[in-house]
Amino acid sequence: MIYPEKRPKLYNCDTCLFKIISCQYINSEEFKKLQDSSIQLRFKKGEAILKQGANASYLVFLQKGIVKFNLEDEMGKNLILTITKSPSLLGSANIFYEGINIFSVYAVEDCEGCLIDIPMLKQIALLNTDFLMKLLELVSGMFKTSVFNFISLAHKQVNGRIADVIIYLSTSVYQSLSFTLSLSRKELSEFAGCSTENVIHTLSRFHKEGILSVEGKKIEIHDFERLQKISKFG
Amino acid sequence: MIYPEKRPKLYNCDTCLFKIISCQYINSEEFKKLQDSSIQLRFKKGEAILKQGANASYLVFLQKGIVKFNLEDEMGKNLILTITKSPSLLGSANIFYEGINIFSVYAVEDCEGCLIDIPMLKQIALLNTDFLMKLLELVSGMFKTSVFNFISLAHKQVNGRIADVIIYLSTSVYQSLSFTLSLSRKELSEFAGCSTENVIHTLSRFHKEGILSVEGKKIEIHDFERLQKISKFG
DNA sequence: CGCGAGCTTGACGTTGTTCAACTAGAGTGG
DNA sequence: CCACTCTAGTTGAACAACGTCAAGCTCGCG
Repeated sequence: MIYPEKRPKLYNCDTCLFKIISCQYINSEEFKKLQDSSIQLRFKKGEAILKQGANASYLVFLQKGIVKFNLEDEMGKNLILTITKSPSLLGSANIFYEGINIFSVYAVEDCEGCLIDIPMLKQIALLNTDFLMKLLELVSGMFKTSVFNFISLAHKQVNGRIADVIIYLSTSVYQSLSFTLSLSRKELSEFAGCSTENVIHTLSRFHKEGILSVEGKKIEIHDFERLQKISKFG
Repeated sequence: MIYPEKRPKLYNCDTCLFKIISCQYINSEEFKKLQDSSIQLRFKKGEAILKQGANASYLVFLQKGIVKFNLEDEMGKNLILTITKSPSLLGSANIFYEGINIFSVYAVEDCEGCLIDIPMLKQIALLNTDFLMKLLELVSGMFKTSVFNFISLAHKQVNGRIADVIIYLSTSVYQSLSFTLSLSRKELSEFAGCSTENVIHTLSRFHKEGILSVEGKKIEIHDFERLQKISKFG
């Protein structure tokens, strides 16, 4: 064989979180099958990890990086469903739905992940009901968060939605009151469901009022409680 | 026993669609177990069938009537996720998610349905993987429709959203170009994500332009194609 | 050095919410 | 049988929110 190590491992499967979690439910022989049918890959910022409309033949366990879940409508407009950081299992809503991906997933910064073969995962999950239940929890959880996003879009005005976005990024993605965005203003607007200008206006208003400071991509939250109030009443 | 027929059957289980579908996947002995742990009930217009926040201990197979899936936010505002007519399985998103109902389901006209015990359903589904897969398709399907509603809310203005609502009601609920609403104007506004006045204004504009005619609760669509155009570009 | 992409700002017009007034029908009680 | 009240629906006007536009700015890259 000319290329015995055509795909060098980016990291060791033995210390992988997905293995650790999976092996609470399935035996190591079964995990070996999953491992052998999976592929480790790097994704550059902006690259598609899963494509809306494509066949759902694999999931991705995200090892490193931050991604956006993206919906493209008929008119070519984008809507960001949610932003997720590693470690996380991407595309679980597609496991048990025959056919095509409902949404796209893009890397918003350089990512590393592992493609997991859906037919193999399905086969193993059906023999291990606890494992199956664990996977299903992920699907319902995804549904649940999307439902709350729904409320934000339907009933809050831009103030509140931007506050929601900042709170979400701070608590769930960057896990700090001060962080450097890997998203553009346009992407923020696609997440909040408004125009880019409106994102900018609102952020600079928040800045003026001392709620947070914005300097390019760097955001620092000064008054988290005020932000929560705006989220609630805005 | 004093009341040997305390709960007279509203209809015969042997001709029930849920039985017919289920028995493609499970045997009649298993279905008998489901049947014995289920309860037939009537719901009056306005009554809650499933309550957001309550324990998810049963699903409902809707035999007759129309229901709304309702989200209540912290501020007491409502958002209608979707409207569904019988026959349909309600609450399937809750089957595999431990805990509480994510949304409420209300009867928007008099309904009849059958409460199905979740633990029993789960137990049987885990022994019949084809049946399980069928149920899971319902969960993902629900997710998918909610996602499209999402796009409508995020990117369309009221014109387009009202058009969406009318199209949906006509094609998926009443299945006719002319129908009598069982929803109030307020409920329409909670479905379209706008104010009641805006629903009324928009409907009467549609009326003036000859797209449809409105007379109280009676709606008759004259120009379906135009409605689709408004849905797409509005 | 110049170009282009992303960002920022303010002005303007459109859209949609809120408010207030009015109508119609349904239920209640004298 | 007629006030009355209550609710749902309707209308138009005033106001606020938001998107669009146009212009200028900054930064990175060829």
